[in-house]
Amino acid sequence: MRLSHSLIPTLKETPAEAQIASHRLMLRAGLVRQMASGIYAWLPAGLKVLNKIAEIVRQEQDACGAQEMLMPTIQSADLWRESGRYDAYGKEMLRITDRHERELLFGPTNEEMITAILRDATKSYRGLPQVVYHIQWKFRDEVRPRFGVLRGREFLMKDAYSFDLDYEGAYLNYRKMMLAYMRTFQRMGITAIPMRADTGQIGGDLSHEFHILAPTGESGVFYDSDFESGDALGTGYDLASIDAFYQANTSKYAATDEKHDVAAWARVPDARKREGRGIEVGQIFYFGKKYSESMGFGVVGPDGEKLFPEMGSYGIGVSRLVGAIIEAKHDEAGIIWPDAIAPFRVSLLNLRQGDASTDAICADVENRLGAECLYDDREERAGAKFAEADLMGNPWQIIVGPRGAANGQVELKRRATGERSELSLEDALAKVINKALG
RNA sequence: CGGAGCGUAGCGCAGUCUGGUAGCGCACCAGUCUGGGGGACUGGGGGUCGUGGGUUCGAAUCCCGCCGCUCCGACCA
Repeated sequence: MRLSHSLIPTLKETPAEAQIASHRLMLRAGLVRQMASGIYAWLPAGLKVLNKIAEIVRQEQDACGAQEMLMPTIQSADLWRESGRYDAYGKEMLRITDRHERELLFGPTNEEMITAILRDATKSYRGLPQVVYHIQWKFRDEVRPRFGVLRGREFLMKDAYSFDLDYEGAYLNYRKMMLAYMRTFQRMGITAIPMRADTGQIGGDLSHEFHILAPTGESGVFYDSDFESGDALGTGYDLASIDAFYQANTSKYAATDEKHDVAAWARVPDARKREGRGIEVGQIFYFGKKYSESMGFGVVGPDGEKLFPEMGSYGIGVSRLVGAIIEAKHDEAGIIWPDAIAPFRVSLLNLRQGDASTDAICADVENRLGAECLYDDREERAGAKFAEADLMGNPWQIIVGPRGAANGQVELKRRATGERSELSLEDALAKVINKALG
């Protein structure tokens, strides 16, 4: 893609409303624009990141056995009256009335809807277990939206729901989902820590939140430094691996300030105690029969008795992750995208636009890298191109200037480390492509 | 929902107190020079000053209503 013809409106100055780094950088790098309080338009580069994150989430959900589906954004109020949450949810729920005076709402979550769907489709214990998920826009009418996409009103969320015949099954799915989440976050190049958490509106008694460490996080967190190594992932989804994984991740101390247990914390060796701030990017819940019973979803059991499924729900804030990752991965110059989710793998800088040799080399690179290459072909000076490339944060920069071009060299820069090297075009491309695959 | 602010060009702001017909920097357009970390010069385009009403000979400026946005707190994927 050529920068001169792209809708990537970067800003040299920071809009006044942006208070934290990720919000400033998302606006400055041309990823999003605010359309109303807590509501954002995703511009091309921002959408690429959002889609890459969603795709990793999707692959890991599929890998743990969840089935993708898609539920609507608009729901009927009646559904929520069944569970009793229509009144309980309060003003955070955006309520809508249609032309026939029917009461609707813009879904803040989907427990009721998925329970109704399963209730209709599943009559026998033989139809369970089921785990389904979708990636869909949600709306919660926050009192005070802030921090850009970190606390927007409209947000993209992956939410999964599990239905099991008994506690053992539900507990297994809970642990599987925790493993899937840890793998998901690791693939995005970030360390997320599972922490014991409150269940809030959803209800239930077993829950973990996943927090990315960042100084600007909204939650205070306490954790064992063993989590920092970030590789307690286990190997697969067989029972032994899941057990080992869950054991490893829940035996060490990690809690948000709401759930902080001073006595347990005291038992952590001082050298391993870490206190910091975290951004919540996911949460998993086991809540038993809360919805299956209230909404009358029972299946016929092996002996003809009626069984109410044990449920769990599992969320990942997909749009929030974009901001959260920037919050964890940036410097004074701009964003530092992890390889797996960068809008482009490579920023290609032509330092002398209009020079026959640099133009030819850049055209070649552009052809060979295809969609993963953002070619800065503008009539700008070198300094401006460097500054914008650093701001946008693509992991590699291939810098083509007249000096190097004269003796067959380009410069390759790694955004994360600032490391640069002069090498042949072939070597540079090989490095970029191999690294990206690895 | 309690408290505090802000709305003037795409972005950042001045002008409002003390009313006199809108300005600066960046960005944008044309050109010249320049050419490896947001360069310089010359010339240019762009604003019913959030909105409705009121006061006044005259309102960005004073008064009232409304809308939008932000910050602190309580709340939250």
